[in-house]
This record gives sequence, structure tokens and C-alpha cells, in this order.
Amino acid sequence: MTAATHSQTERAIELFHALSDETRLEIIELLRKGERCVCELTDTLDAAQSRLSFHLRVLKDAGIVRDRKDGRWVHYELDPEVFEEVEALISAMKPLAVSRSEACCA
Amino acid sequence: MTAATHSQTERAIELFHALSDETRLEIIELLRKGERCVCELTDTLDAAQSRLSFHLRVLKDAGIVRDRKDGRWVHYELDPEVFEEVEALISAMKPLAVSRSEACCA
DNA sequence: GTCTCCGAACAATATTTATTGATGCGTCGG
DNA sequence: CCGACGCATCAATAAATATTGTTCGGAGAC
Repeated sequence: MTAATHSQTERAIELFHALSDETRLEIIELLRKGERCVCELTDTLDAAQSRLSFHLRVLKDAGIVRDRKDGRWVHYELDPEVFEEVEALISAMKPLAVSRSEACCA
Repeated sequence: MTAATHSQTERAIELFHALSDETRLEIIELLRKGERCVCELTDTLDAAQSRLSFHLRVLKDAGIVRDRKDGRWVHYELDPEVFEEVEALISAMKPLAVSRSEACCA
């Protein structure tokens, strides 16, 4: 369900899109220091709960964060593996060390 | 003008946003093999010229591609340095190897 | 059970972003 | 000079995303 419907390109779009939002980058910055519950994120980021819930879902769907239920709280933490994946995607974009190609129209 | 108004976070948003679009990723994939003029991109991607021009501008503003005027043609190529920058941004997001923090609310 | 709290999900709206077609500017060929 | 070409830019529209307030379900406290 997570895979198979995802081409490499679609996966890249999903990941980069998830990373291209200020609120979500702030969440990531907070989670670098360790697991946090939603309530603490709303306090720290001074954001409405429904808004954070939305952004956390984007991050979770992209595989950037994981959640863990604990009683009535939900704790989120970064998934370290996803960053390797992003790095691989970036590497796959780097220019090939190829001799200057023919000018296409000169 | 390009800098100084950009915080680290704003820069990350700009870069990841530029990378989170299918057309733009296709452009990047084509440019990996070397410089291309707009006319060739429109042919290969079968996209309207004004549309490509728009996306090329997004990529250029983000510093992902460079353009070079040559008579009436404009050639675009990847800027290799930007990928190092993206990698640095990713590294700066990785979880800190820190002991499990206190549960915030348990 | 009932009440309260935490958080997800929904619906309506606001805001951004992308697409399309038209226009304009510079360059080359005649 | 004139016409064709290559590309950027603009204006209008379409489409995708985000925000807000509300509702709903699960989990503890009593």
C-alpha cells in the first residue's frame, strides 16, 4: 500500500513536497532532539492542533516521522532511515560526469 | 538580492519546493546528461513553451540550473554545487544522537 | 456510567501554485 | 528594413494546498 503505486519520481515529489513547508521543517527541527507528543508541539510552535495534525500526517505519509500511541497521547519521532533515502534521491540527480554534449541547436 | 533576505529555513523551502514537481524533476533528469536549450526540452517533454519557461525560472531562482544565452537560444544546465547544499540541509535535519528525552506528558 | 482530555478527520474557506494563450523583446536571415 | 524564430513575461483561469473551526472517537479519571 505504501509502495508499488509509487514510481521513483512520485516518491521524490512526495518527500520534497513534505519538506517544503515551514511548519513541517519546524516540526522536524523539534523532533531532532527526540520524540515529542502532539500537545508539546502545539505549545512550542504555537499552532492550532488541527493544523499540526494535518502537517504531521503529511510527514507521516511521507515516512519522515513515525507515531506511537501511549494512552491518550500520540508521540512522534523522526524516522532516521528516510534521510538516507533523500540523500540517494539527490545523488541520482547530480549531473553525470559526461563530456560536453552536442549543442542541440547552434 | 538573492541572499540576505533568506534564512536557512526559507532557503530549504525554496529548494525543496523547486524539487517537488514532476515537470521540474523531468527537466533535471534531462539536464543530467548535459546542457540543453529550451527548444529541445519542449520537444522532449512535449510541454508548452511558456510552461517550461515557468518551471525553468523556478529552478533558476532556486539556483538549481544556470542559463547561458547563445544567439537566440538559451541553454540550461545543472549547477552541480547546489546538490552539495541540499545534502547539507538534509544532514542538518537528521536526528541528533541523543539519549531518549523525557516523555513530555505521560 | 459520565466527564474531560488528546488527537484525528471533516467541511468550508482562503491562499498558493500551475496552466494556458497572448504579447513583447531580442536575434538571425533575407 | 522586414519577417520568422526562440524565449520570457503577463493576465486570466484552473487546480492544488493550507488554514480554521467543528465534530468525532478513544482513553483515562472520577
